[in-house]
Amino acid sequence: MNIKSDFPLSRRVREAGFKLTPPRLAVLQVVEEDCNHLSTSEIFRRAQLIQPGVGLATVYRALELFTELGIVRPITVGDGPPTYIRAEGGHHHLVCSACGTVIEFDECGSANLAAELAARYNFQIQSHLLEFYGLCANCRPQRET
Amino acid sequence: MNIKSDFPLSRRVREAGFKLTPPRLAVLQVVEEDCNHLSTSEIFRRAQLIQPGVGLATVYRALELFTELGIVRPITVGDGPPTYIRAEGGHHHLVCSACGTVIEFDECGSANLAAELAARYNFQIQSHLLEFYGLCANCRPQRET
DNA sequence: TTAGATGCAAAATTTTTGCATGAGT
DNA sequence: ACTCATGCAAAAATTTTGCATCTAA
Repeated sequence: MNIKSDFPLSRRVREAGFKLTPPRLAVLQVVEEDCNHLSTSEIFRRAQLIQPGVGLATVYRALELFTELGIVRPITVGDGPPTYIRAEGGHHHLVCSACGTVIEFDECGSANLAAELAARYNFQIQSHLLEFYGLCANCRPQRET
Repeated sequence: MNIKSDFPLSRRVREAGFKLTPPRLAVLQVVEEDCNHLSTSEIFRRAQLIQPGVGLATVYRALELFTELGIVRPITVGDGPPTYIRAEGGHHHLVCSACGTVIEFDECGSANLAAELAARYNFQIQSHLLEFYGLCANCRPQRET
């Protein structure tokens, strides 16, 4: 196995007591490089470029595991198929209900709220997702005059 | 057709130029009554109670339409199948990555941010979703001592 | 060495589509 | 009337599962 196996995400898998296998490393690498709304089949495709021969079922199993470990998380945007994003830090989307366009923005000022919720519910918060839904400029019904 | 056909959601469908058919009304009624994370098949089941004979394909088509109209929206929580929630107002979840438990909380103080984004991106915001991910009290790794 | 992971292929499930019929406007 | 929407059933796509084999620790 010649894939880098000690970058942060790998450690988390191993420290949680799971084996660091080539297929898992491949999926981790895909996620590490760019996991901005990748579908399962796209992740599968990319993982195969890194580790030819990896099976689709294994990718499903890896993504399920990584979801439980809080490394990625599935998200449904618009009416498309579920995709995965990194489950770390924040994700901030402005989503058009009509055309599905997604605009990303930076801050959401939720730090205070996070701390408060963590205390109130005895919850260890790792990440968050803030999405606003509505109509983008193009899809907004245009006035005739 | 003897189902109430002029409550707010129905109006939105008709005004958008679509026909108000019994299957659509049934799905709307399900959504109106309680659409807190219902899966497609659960919505199908409930719609059939209201309108026996509704087809599953029609429920899919209705949900797709209502998603575009901004009436509902699909959401993936934890590792479960996608479910639908009302796309109106706000939804605030605390989701445990490990066991999937969902805690709902009330406010998120996002009104100011919403207004700012609406202006900046020329976006008409209809609803929002704020989710925090992490580990609930039960799933938090316990210290041995 | 050994428990856990894999790939394959089959099964199960979910979602989409084609088309003749039916119904809302 | 006319167009859009429906139900059905088939097709397609997605996801899960069983199992013999293999391998990371």
